[in-house]
Amino acid sequence: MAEPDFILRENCPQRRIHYILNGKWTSMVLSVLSYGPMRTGQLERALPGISKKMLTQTLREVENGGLVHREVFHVVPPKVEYSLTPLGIRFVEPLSALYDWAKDNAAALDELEDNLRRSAEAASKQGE
Amino acid sequence: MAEPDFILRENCPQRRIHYILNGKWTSMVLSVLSYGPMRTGQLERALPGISKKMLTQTLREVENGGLVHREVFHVVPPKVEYSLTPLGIRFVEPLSALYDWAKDNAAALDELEDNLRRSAEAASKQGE
DNA sequence: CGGGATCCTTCAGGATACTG
DNA sequence: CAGTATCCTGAAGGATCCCG
Repeated sequence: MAEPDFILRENCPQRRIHYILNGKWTSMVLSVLSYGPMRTGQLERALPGISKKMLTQTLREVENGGLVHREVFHVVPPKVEYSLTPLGIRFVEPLSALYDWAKDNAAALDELEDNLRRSAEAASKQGE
Repeated sequence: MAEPDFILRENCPQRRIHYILNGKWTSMVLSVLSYGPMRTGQLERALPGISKKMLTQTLREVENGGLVHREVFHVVPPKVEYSLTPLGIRFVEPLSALYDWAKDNAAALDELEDNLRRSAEAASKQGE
């Protein structure tokens, strides 16, 4: 008898895709790069709040994963440009879909956050 | 002059959607529930490796967010059933799309993981 | 300008044991 | 069967300083 197909086994694709969603910045870096090759500084400015450390760290990761290509120009001042590889482009597809949904459904996000806020208030009111 | 639209500001929808992606189990719980109402034990079995603690914790969160409805049946042994609310159903849409992509692109996931493995090996070879 | 190295804090999340 | 309460650890990620 076949197992129900809603079971999410340890190494199923649905779990594995979370790799790029886990890091706080990974998917956003990919998304930004989908607009075209970009220099480090541009990326930094495109992601307000990111620290230098996290930026380079995530860039190394996606580079190691073969999702992003890093090109160094030996000039002064130094110039480095990042761009999506073909593999990276494939991964951006579902991310863009997700982000497009988010943009189109900001109201749903509001509702979710309102609910959470209310339940948090209710919980703290108990403690008094 | 308008700013480039690849900038991901602190409270843009693209960042806010990460709320449901951040938790290790949140999106998977929602995905499983998209197959229909389910009891705690069923959910537990649908997500091999999840601990009781994380299961209930995640369920409380999505319940507080208004994404999931919790129904208690006062019988012995106790029976509790979880189901998606209309809001929850909206959030499952993009998740399902993401998961469908993952299932259809397992090869890309393999490639990504191979790349990461190789670069990790190369790095450790340096250290010897 | 781009990036490596360190230190430090936080907290998600797992293990375990107990209750009704 | 469903849920709560502790305890504890790893690892993510931020701040900071230094280098070519």
